[in-house]
Amino acid sequence: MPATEELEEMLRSATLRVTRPRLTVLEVVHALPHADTDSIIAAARERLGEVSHQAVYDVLRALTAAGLVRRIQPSGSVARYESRVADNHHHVVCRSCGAIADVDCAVGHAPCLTASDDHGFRIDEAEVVYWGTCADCAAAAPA
Amino acid sequence: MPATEELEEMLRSATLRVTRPRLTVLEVVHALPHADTDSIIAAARERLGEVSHQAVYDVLRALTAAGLVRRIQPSGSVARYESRVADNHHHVVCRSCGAIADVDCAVGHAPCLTASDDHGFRIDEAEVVYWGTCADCAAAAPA
DNA sequence: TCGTTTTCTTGACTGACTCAAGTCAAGGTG
DNA sequence: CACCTTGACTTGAGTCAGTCAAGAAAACGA
Repeated sequence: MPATEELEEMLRSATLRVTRPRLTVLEVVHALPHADTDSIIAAARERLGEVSHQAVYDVLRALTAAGLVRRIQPSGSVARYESRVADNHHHVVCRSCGAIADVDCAVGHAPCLTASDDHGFRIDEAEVVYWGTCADCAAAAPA
Repeated sequence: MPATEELEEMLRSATLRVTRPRLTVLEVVHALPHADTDSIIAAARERLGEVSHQAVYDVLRALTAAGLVRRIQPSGSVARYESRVADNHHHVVCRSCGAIADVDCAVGHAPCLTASDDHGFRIDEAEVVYWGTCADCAAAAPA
């Protein structure tokens, strides 16, 4: 978890103005990996008092565009954000409760896989989502 | 593209009643791979006259649950459906126009990749989405 | 300190999808 | 073959994540 000064520096180096909502949202994304937008809004309000949901949406979009956070959205889930960027890691998602965990990429840089036939597409990233059942759900409902 | 009798047989073998909306939706999904729900509703109405959107949603869910069609939903896209099931193939998606093409899986059965660390999850499928630019968009906006 | 420009607030809106209640028809039963 | 049960379809309202737009506020360079 980077210090506030480091977060400020991240914003500045992306030529984004440093504002309390931005610092707070960036901090929240670092503190709560894979949080959905609602959780981020709630956590930001705990730290800031009132913040409009619109501001949080704008900030998340700006941070995503600047490459400071990454947006992920497995099928059937709302958008989630994480602070690990630039290491091309992947995710494992629980079909039952939606829990998400990180999985390191064996290759480490995108695209880590090559398609058997690219259909003329210029491919720049291979996104991998592992689907399964998390330990808790497996224990709660054994096969 | 299977004949109507084959489609009927697919429904029956999944213990689903054979109705005109179901046959039509199943036929549409075979005819228009990767179509979104709106296109499927429109195409079904062309063939049937009126069908409620609710019926189409219900049918798509029933067919998905029965394993006759597969629902895919890349980030930033609405739900799409395809008729290729059980061969564990993957997709390549254009970041610019959203076009989707099939990519055969080198392994052919799920899960075709193993995670470096499964965090206690019982993994049953590895979904791969290749992101890039399709030939048309690459030609329209050259780097 | 001032002015420009970006960001934030407020509030209305959109669109994909779901829920619920009632009607209808597929296909098994007698 | 007629009936009945159960699952499927219609209609219409509702939900929820996310977007749009206009004006107020604040960052930061000059």
